[in-house]
Amino acid sequence: MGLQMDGTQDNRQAATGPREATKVVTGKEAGADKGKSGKGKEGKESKEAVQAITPQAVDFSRWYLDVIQKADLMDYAPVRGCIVFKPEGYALWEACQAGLDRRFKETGHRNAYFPTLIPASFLEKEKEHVEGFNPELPWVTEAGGEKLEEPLALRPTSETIIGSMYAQWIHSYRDLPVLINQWANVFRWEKRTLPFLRTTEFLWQEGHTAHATEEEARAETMRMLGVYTDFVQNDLAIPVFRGQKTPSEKFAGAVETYSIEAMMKDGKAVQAGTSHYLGTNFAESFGIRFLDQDNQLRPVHTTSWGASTRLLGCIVMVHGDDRGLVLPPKIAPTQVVIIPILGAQEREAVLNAAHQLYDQLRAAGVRVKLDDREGFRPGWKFNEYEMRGVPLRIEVGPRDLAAGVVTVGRRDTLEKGQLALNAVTTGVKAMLEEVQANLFRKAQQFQAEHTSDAETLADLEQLLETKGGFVLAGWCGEAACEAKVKEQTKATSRNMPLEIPGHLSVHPHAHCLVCGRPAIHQVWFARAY
RNA sequence: CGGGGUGUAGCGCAGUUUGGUAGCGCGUCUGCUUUGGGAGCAGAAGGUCCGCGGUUCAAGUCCGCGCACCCCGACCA
Repeated sequence: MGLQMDGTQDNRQAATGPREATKVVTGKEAGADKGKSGKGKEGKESKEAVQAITPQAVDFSRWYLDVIQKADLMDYAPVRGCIVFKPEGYALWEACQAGLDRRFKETGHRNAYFPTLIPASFLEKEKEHVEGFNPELPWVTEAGGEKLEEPLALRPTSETIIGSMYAQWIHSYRDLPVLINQWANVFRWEKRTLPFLRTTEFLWQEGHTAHATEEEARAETMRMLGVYTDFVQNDLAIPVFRGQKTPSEKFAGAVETYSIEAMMKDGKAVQAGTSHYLGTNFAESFGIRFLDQDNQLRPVHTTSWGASTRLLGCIVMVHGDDRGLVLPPKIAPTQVVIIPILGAQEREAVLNAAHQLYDQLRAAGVRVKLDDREGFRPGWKFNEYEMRGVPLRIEVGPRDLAAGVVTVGRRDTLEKGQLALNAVTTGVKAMLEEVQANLFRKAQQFQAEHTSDAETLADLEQLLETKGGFVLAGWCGEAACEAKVKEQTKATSRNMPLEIPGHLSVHPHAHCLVCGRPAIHQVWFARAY
């Protein structure tokens, strides 16, 4: 279909200006001579400094904070550790909800909603569970000016309250399985917060299922881990390592916890989704029993699984670059933005063509936006939509129309090319798929390049210093050895992988990296958010 | 929760050392000229100087106590 991409990047460099000039320029140096004479070169540089994003290489966490604010995803709320999801950011969450919810429904789950307030006595029923969550629980102790008889916690997760309800709902094997999910907000009073990745209140989904047998519950646990893997890799274009959490990292109250771990562009890990086999722990604590076919009363086996707005942080930190956000087409609220070039000539023709393209693409199911605002120059719009991560940009101007084409810019590669006017829809759809695939490929390549294996603690330390990322090593299973790794390297065990990447799987590590005794597990170690 | 830093117009920052009429750039508004990678000129508006308390004739500036954000550590989806 006549796609030609020619890297039109030369002028872009000039537009951005020297990288050095765009960084901090904290006025400490720049502001001093900003008097009335400070025009010309001074003025120009400061203008770019204001709008630029701190480059990743200069300060990754500054970059992250710049991007999420300049892409208009969030704002800080008046309460410490809390953020507002602005429409641009919330739209991303809605896209995650849509992708996940569809998969949950396809696997037989239904949505319900349980209360935010959880009686203190409920949390206390599962010993490990209370101990795990107590340090980060906010409490309601007073209402209407009177002290409550029993304090109510703002839920950090809902196993207990759901367990108490399941105990009332489940009596017979005929009532099983129960497959329920809820979309909710939860609270965890973390000491240190970071927008999207760790906030005091966050949004998530938590699935809670009850089954007649261990086998079935375990299958459910793995099936949902698969659902997360599918969604995160295919829709968010983020490659992940699946695996089982070590006992010290597992969910408080679970028998086994599984996770998918994603790698950010600074090499740090983020747990992008988690699935627990809870055994009969909550069933015993809450008395969730059913009469089985053999007329025996048995506890149910439960699972729970969750993914949160933390995913938004992953999207930003896996795909973003120095120009801002880069969104995978499948979840981009706007997939294509059309920017008409409105000069003095041919205004009518250009606008008509732009509107026609808009209608065409919309009819074809593409999430398209037409920005025909006057008073913003095309170049300004180019930069703006790149910062916001829109996957494709279509430029329509007099020159394009004369040639019977439109100019298309790709956010992921920053290349520009042409599409014939009569083939825009098919061309755009193909390109959206290419962008999606390319983002995954690039992330996968990055992941592979920052993945290694270590025989000893010294190896691990060395690798973390030099190339960062994930390091696979053997482990004897002793918590003390795991703790030693953390203490010495600041890297934590991420999970014990279900599958090991090709270039590392040649020789499973036979010995524990710390004590040298026989290894009974392979473990991913990484510094983590 | 400990150590360090920051808080002044929508945004980015000077001004705080040595107390004395609130500043600059970008953005915003108006007008004209512009429009293929963050346009130019002219004019204008815009401030509880994070909050509370104190010292002083006078506090953005000095003192005390809070709060928020950022960075670094101990705890975590």
